[in-house]
Amino acid sequence: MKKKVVVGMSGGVDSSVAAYLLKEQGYDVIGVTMQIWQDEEQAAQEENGGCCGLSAVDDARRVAQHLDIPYYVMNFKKEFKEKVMDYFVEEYLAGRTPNPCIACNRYVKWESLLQRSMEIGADYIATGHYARIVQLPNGRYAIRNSVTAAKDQTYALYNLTQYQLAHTLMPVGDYEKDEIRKIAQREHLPVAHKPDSQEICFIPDHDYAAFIDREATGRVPGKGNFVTKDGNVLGEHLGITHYTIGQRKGLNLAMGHPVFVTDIRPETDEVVIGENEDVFSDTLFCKNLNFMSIEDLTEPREVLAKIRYAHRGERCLIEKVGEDTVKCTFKAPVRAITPGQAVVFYEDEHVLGGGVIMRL
RNA sequence: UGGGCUAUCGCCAAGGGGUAAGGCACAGGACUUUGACUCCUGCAUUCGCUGGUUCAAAUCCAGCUAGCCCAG
Repeated sequence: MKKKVVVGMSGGVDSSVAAYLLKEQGYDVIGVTMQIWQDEEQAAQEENGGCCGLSAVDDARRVAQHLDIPYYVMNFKKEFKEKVMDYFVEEYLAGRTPNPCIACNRYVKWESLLQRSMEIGADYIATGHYARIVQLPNGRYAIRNSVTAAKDQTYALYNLTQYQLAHTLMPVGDYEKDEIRKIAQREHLPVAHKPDSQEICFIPDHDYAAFIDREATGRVPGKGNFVTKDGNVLGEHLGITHYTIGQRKGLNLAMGHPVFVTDIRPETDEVVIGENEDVFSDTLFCKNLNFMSIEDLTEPREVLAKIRYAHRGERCLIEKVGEDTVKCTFKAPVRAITPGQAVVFYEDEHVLGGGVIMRL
């Protein structure tokens, strides 16, 4: 009997081709679009539709018709609001810089979608991510780099559990990006020429601070001081939700040379300003750990670590220093270690695990 | 209300008769899960004001205005 797989269709090229590939591979494919954030009014205003907008539904439906597969829209607004949007806002209020895509992956795509898919009898869920899932000699599943190195999405997937990985397919990870486009064109998929999505899907205008103001009215920290590490006041800032570690632009500080945000102090509403070299550090601590290729970190080991989505990675020694805390010591200082962002450890070509960077 | 100094882009700052450097900031673009980093482009027909000298003045001269310093 054919294995049944639910493909999360965003309406984009990648997930559309994923659905096609799985059907070709002989799976019983069901297309599903997750309705996650858009209000009806907002949807009406929306133009290009990010990864998860409204036109998404129309596009995905057309692709499903084209492929002759069943198609459904599932409503995950509640889960998305709680696990992604609220988290996003709370993190900024606490002076951290969140990564909503990681939260969305773990809790919405892989927790809620997988659960509902299992309920309707699916064996797997599938997505259009540029990553591969491998089973290692030790029996554990791990995310492996896509063949499309430039489009690597493993960083945002480090948080998946063994159970989730065991029930997931990522057919797109075996191809180069341009191959995916070609397949889409060859198969005349209606979305073959759609641009790649980017940015945070639920803030189409990119105005994070305004979004936070709307979502957390009355709780948003107001203006505060820009200070040096020695405590000199350099000026006034717009509120800590406007800044992230390492930021240069938008500070409105004419010091004669570039200056950067080196720290954010939510308890005093201060944003600390320093030189470029002040942004580098060789140590971080992380929590909310998830191990992938190993069951636990029982002894120190050297790995490659990425501290942000576009980071190339730096060698470092990781060691457990608490029940849910890992210390990471880099071989060379890395730039802008940012609390709230994920640190993801790689060993060979796969994800060993990762965690969330803590404030020191 | 005696003496001296300074007034050039939002900030800092070159230029001292020949037709406005540069840095920062800012804006737009590329890139992008971070208004992140980085990169590209743009950004004073005008030099406190008013006159004067000169073929030519931000540059020289005079007066005015403002700020700073010293004397009171």
